[in-house]
Amino acid sequence: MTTETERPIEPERVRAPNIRDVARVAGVSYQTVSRVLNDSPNIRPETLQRVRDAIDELGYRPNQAARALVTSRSRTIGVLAAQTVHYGPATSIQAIETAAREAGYRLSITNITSSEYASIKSGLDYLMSQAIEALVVIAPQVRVFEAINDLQVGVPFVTLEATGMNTDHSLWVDQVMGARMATRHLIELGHTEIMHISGPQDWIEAEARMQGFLRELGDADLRTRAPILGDWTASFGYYAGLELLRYRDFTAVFAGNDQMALGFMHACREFGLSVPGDISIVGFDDVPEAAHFAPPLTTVRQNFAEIGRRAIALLLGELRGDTELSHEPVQPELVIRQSTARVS
Amino acid sequence: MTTETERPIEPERVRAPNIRDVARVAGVSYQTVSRVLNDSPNIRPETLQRVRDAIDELGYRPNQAARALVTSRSRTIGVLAAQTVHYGPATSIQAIETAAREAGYRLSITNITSSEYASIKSGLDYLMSQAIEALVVIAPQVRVFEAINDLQVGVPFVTLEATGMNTDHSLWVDQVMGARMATRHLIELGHTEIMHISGPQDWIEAEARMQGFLRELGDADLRTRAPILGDWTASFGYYAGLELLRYRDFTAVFAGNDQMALGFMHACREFGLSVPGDISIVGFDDVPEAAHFAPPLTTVRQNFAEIGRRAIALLLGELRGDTELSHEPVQPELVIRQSTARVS
DNA sequence: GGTCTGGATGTGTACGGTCACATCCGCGCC
DNA sequence: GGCGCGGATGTGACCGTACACATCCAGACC
Repeated sequence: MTTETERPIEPERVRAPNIRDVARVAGVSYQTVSRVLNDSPNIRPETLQRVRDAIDELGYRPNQAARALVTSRSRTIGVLAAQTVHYGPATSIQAIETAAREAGYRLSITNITSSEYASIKSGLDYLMSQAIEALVVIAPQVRVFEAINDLQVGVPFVTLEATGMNTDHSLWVDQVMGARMATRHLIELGHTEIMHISGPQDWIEAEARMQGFLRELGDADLRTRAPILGDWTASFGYYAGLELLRYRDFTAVFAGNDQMALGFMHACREFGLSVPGDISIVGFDDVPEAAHFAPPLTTVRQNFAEIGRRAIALLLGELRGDTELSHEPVQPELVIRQSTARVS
Repeated sequence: MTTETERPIEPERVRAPNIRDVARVAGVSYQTVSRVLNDSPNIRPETLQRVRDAIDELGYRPNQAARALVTSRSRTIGVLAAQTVHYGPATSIQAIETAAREAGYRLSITNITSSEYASIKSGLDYLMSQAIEALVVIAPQVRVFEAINDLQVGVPFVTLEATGMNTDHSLWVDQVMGARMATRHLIELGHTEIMHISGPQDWIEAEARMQGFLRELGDADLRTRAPILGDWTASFGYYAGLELLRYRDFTAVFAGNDQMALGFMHACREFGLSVPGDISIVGFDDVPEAAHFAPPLTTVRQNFAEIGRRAIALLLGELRGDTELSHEPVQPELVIRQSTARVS
């Protein structure tokens, strides 16, 4: 215990100061201290100052456990997340954390490692054991909603990055629109044979992007082909590319995210194919690295931080009892770089 | 409130069941229930079963706030993090979360957005207000240690990814060694003019990698030149490349992380330079995408998940009072791909 | 058969806050 | 001058749990 030897002067503080200690020092009742802590009006300025001085003097910190016990409010927002190592979820979480902290809430984050029901349920269970007051679901999978119902979570929740199919609880980026924009861009460049490498089927956003893709193709009366179901990783994009390029019966690819697009471009290089000369590629997300891929990737940008902030705003509003909250979707944006070109 | 209308049958539960409710249903005293919850021995199997049944029947969940209040143990581990959107920290955090959860701890994560003292202090303050029992510092910056001392954090803490300069509290990847491996690899390929693009100077790991780089050059009696101080981003690597390649008085680059290496390779393309034909590049971290860069990046792999796990193991050991814990560094590993070649 | 022993279980209290309610006091009003 | 009023402050109870201690009881032992 280096800390002990470094400052042996200070007496061992057996117990942290509590509200009554503060009251004693300030010469008021503990209730008055409590009032100060809770910004209650009707305190004489002089008294207020005395209490504040006492708090500083003792280095008093309110005991959150005690407060939570008596108010039965944990001041905790739960986050059920998947793939937190990815740029999108990670960015949203960071924004959520900041917004929550500013509002006096703390976060409890848990990762689900598989999309199996048991895993989701166990994650939710963990969060509920902490008496969360609200729930944010990031990168939602279809089964999450079942679990939320089954476990009677019973707190306000929002879902990020979903499709809007559950508008009551989702704060959504219009993924369908984003996918349409990407697809339309390729169509406008003259591509008629477009491949889609999708995310895992049980991911709502993967599904949404696929829908957008298919609808846009349909609107243009183009032939649709079965999308490839991937797993979001660059490696998948690579191996899928190795497979698909053996036939090369397409001139453009819309990848479900930037990582898979990266892997696919890698495969193109191995086949000696030029991007965008031979194959055009569009990604999704606009991770910061996408601008530096070879070639810089045309992709669909999502404002992950904005989504995170709005999620918290929405939940806090609901906790406060506000009704009529804005659920309008966040609009994605097509970022055209150098991985797409007019079909030759 | 859709939830309300969806299942209106259930009566409004005014109060969650507590330990006494369980006791009443099970026909035992509340203390017996408490014993069951805490796995105390000396309970008649029959009684045990009755209590468990009652718990299930009522859907009882222990109130963590009450428990924390009486035991004065928050069962919370604080995480002070920076750059959580990056692969390394994000991976470590995920591992930490899993390990902590398995051990019955929850995590409280806070991000510091700037490396200023005030920001660090405010982050620590936030964590302390939650009565954390231990602290993990991720991606540490020099000033963090000052803050930890100033605020008398007073709980066990470990630092991830540091240099070993503070071996008491750091669980370190041998960054110096990793940097030496990268540099030596370039030297062995015949490079004598090697550039280093470092991370921000106030990051301990950036400093460590720079040290390793300089020492290895020194050992080989090669000319050292001032490293460029970057900010970890791909964009920085790109713009640094645009600048440096105008002179091109080097044949190899050791980048402080994979992102900056990516940006640098982008700059090389713009100059019409081949990697590794004209310039060899080594990164650091081995993010999953690195294998699919153009060309696939030679880099130094760190086992971020392992670090995270060991951090928790270390802290839990200390909380339990174990002494003599292993602080041996995690060894990084050089992953040779196609961005490095013998000097021509 | 009384005493000792230890396993199984029950009772009182404390943890640190907040809430509802009580009290005190000075002021304006009839 | 007694009364009502409202601002400022104090008192008691309670939130749900764990710990220390007390109690009960059956079996071993002399």
